[in-house]
Amino acid sequence: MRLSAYFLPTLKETPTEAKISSHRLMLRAGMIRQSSAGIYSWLPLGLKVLNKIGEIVREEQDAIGCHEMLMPTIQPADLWRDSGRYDDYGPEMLRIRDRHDRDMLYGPTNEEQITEIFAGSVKSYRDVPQMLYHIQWKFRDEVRPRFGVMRGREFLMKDAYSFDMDFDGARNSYNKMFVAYLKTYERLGLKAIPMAADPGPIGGDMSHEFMILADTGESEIACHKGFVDNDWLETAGDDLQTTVDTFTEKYAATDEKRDTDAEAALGDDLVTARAIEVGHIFYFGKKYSEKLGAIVTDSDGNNITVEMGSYGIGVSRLVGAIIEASHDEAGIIWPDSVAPFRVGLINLKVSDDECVTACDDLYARLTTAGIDTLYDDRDTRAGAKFADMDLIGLPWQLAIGPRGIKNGVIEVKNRKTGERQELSVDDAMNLLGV
RNA sequence: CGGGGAGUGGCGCAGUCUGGUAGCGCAUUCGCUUUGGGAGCGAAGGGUCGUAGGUUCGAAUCCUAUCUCCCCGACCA
Repeated sequence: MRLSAYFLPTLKETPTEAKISSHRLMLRAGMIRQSSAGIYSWLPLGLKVLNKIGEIVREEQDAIGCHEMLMPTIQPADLWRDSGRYDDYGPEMLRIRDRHDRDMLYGPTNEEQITEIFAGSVKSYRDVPQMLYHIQWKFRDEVRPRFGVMRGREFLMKDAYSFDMDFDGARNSYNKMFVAYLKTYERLGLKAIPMAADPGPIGGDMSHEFMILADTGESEIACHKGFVDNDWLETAGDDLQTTVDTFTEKYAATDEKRDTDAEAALGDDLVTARAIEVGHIFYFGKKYSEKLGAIVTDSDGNNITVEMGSYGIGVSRLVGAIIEASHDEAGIIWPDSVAPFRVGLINLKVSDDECVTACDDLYARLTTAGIDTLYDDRDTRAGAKFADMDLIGLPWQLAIGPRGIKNGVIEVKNRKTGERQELSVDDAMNLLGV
């Protein structure tokens, strides 16, 4: 992409309303613009990242046999009256009335909707277990939206739902999701720690929040330091339950679940930090299947109310969370997997024909090699280009100027380490794995 | 929802206390000089000061109401 033709409105100065790094950087990097409190437009660069995260989430859901679908944002109130949540939900739910005076709502979540669909379509044990998900915009009318995209009112969320014949099946579905989540966060370049969460009225140990450590996190957490130091996912075996046990047997708790005795027992192995919740999975049994009649017949002809679980990942929140976990004074530092472009190519002197030719050639080579490149061919000063590249945080910066051309080299900078080296074009391509 | 703060060109701010008809930096446009880490000089364009009432000869400034946004807390992916 040629930057001269792109839409990337970066800001030199920080908008006054943004207080935390990720929010400031997203505004400055031209990723988002605020529409109203907690509601944002996603500009091209921001949308690219959002989509990349969504794609990784999607791949890991598909990999465990969870099927993508898409449910509406607007739902009928009657559906929620059936589950009893229409009155329970409170002012966080945005209630709407259509032209026929029917009560509608902008969905804050989709348990009712999915259960109704399942109940109407699945009648036999032969079609169970089933796992379905969608990635859709939700709305929760937060009293106080804040932290930019991390606590918005409108947010993009992946929510999945599992349906099983019995508790053992539900546990298996839960475990599959648990491990899929670990893999998802790892691919996003995040160290997410599963922490025991409030399981609600069902009880048991089947509810976990996935937290990533960041100074601006909303809650104060404590955990065994093994969660920070180790990567148990690599050492975990094939057995699902064993893998899940590896991650759940060690102490890890969000602020409301902390246990001073357990923490004292850990001694030097205790780590306390602030963290951001980026996912939540839980088993809730027959809570909705009972109310909405999700009943199937088993092999003996008995009617069985299915066991359900739901599994959320805050996709839009992750954009902010990743930045919180990965930035410096100059700007964002994207993990390779979600970077909007892999390479930023800087033409240091657009008035120099030789330099332009060299840049155009390299751009063509990169593009042909399938490397998504943002090519800064604008007629501005070098300093501004470097500053913008640092701000938007692409993993690699390649800078070409007359001085380097004379010596047959270009400058290659690694955004994360800050390391700069002068290489020939071929060596630079090798470094990028081409 | 309790407590606090703020709305003035696209962005960041001053001016408000003490009323006199709006200013600075950045950005934008043009010209010249520059050109390898957010350049310099000169010129230009752009604001009915959140909105609505009121006080006054005169309101960004004083009074009243209202809307919006931000921060701290309680609540949530």
